Amino acid sequence: MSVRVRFAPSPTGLLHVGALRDALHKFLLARHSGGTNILRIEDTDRTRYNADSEKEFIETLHWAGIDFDEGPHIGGPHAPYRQSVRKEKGIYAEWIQVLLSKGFAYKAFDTPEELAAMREQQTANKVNTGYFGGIWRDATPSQVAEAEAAGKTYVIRQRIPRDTTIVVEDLIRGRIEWDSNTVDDPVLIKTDGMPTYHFAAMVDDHIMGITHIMRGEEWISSAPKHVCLFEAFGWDKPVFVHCPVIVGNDGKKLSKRHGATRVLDYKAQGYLPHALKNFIALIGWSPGDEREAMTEAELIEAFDLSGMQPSPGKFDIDKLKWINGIHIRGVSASELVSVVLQYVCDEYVREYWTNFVEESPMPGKAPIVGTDVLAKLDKIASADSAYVASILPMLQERVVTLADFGDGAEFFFDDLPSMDQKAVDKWFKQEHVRGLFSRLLADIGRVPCSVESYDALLKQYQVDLSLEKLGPIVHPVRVALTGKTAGPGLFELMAVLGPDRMKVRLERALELCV
RNA sequence: GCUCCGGUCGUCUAGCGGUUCAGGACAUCGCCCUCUCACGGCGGAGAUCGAGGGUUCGAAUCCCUUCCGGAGUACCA
Repeated sequence: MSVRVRFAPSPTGLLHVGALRDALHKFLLARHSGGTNILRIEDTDRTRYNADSEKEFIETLHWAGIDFDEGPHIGGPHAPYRQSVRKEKGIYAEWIQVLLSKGFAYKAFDTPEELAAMREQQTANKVNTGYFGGIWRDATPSQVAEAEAAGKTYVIRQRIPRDTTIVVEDLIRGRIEWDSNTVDDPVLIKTDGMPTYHFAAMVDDHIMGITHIMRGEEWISSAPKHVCLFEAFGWDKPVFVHCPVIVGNDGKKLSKRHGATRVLDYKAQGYLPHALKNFIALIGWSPGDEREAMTEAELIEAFDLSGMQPSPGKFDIDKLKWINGIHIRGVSASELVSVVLQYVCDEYVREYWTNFVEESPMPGKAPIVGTDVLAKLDKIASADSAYVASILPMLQERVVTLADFGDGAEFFFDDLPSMDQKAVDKWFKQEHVRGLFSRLLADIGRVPCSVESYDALLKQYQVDLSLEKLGPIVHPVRVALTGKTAGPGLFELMAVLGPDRMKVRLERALELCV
């Protein structure tokens, strides 16, 4: 039987990394096995539904390259894929009727106040809280008829069998058992007629032929209810896969104080979608061998549920940075420019940096201002594309995120880049430097503009000055040309800069040598 | 409180009764490469496998107990 899995978000907020991981697992499993990846919108909670949120989900998933074979946006054999629409079609009403008639569900007329009082009572007596029957589980038909006639509102609850053991076979954790007397009767249909997750998701999973119910481990305690539902209907049970969650450094659920949780913020910070996926896949899963950085195809090929870990994993930003660097280095020279340009021009990336301000990790140092980051990035976007194409590859192996290209490339675009004063103090005061600069100034016009010729030229200076090392030549020139002490290879950078740009900078440097 | 789940270097993990006084990766430290910074290469430090008992010739791996962490305990998902 072919694998069918579904990503079923409830559009109530931003798409964070935990949800992306959920979507990724299903995407990977479906693609690995040649199965079907389904998108289903679970919008049964009308009080929390948020249309912007749905837009956020679609945009994020699209960026991440996680696609679907069936869903509200593309249709499919089990349309509609939106639970609010399915409810209107009467799908849940039809199936709850089956349960009611078989005696696996019942109407309960308790008011919210009565339920609150019951819970209070249970807490005081230190017993399980929850609805284990109340007066309605075993009410007579005439009591129910009377309440209905009186116009009382009701919910429909699932009748969990008593005095038995409920077993959930979980693919990752194995057999999990519950004493059915510890499982309360969940609401299946709310007063407003909408189904709850417990009901809608299971009914849809069955109808849509879902083979693997993959979800976060926070669902484990509800799993016995779901198993009972399948048994009440007499349906074949899918495979339950309760995946470990991603937690913060303190072992608690990931939240804002652990850093960015919104997936789009990782996009804005300059992480490649595949790098994020590669990294997230590695939390709680391993291919079984020692591979870590993998291409998309390798990841799909390697993904297997047997490699899933039962324990929660922490989000280690350093490892994400490492893996992002690897994937940036893997971008071909022909694609690099468009990858960076697309990043710089992206609407959300710009919005993110425009509003970004963060205290510097070093006390006393200036805060990191997003608009500065953006300004540097914009220099790339507005420069001549051939020039940019010659610059970017030099930076490729020195960069961690796409945002770093802005800082790394800045000196190429400024006629007079800002100078690192400490570097000036260190190098420009040396005796040979003034002569070095004027000689270079004279030579750059007559020597070919190429890596080889500049290499030969500066090495000739070294010989002429009888210097033991190349450093005293290279370092001052680098500072004169770039304002910095670190960066791409000097000869390469000179060849890209060309004689005209170098001339202006060397003249300025000469003035600084006093 | 009750019910479940989890527990191998700081972090992500390999490990499925012996070939492991535990392998890889990130981070960290050192060396090499070298015009700098990176990249890359090599090496070091870092886990008595949460703890205590068993079972066994032999346990991180099986059993029991215990501790710690987490989740659920909604007419939210």
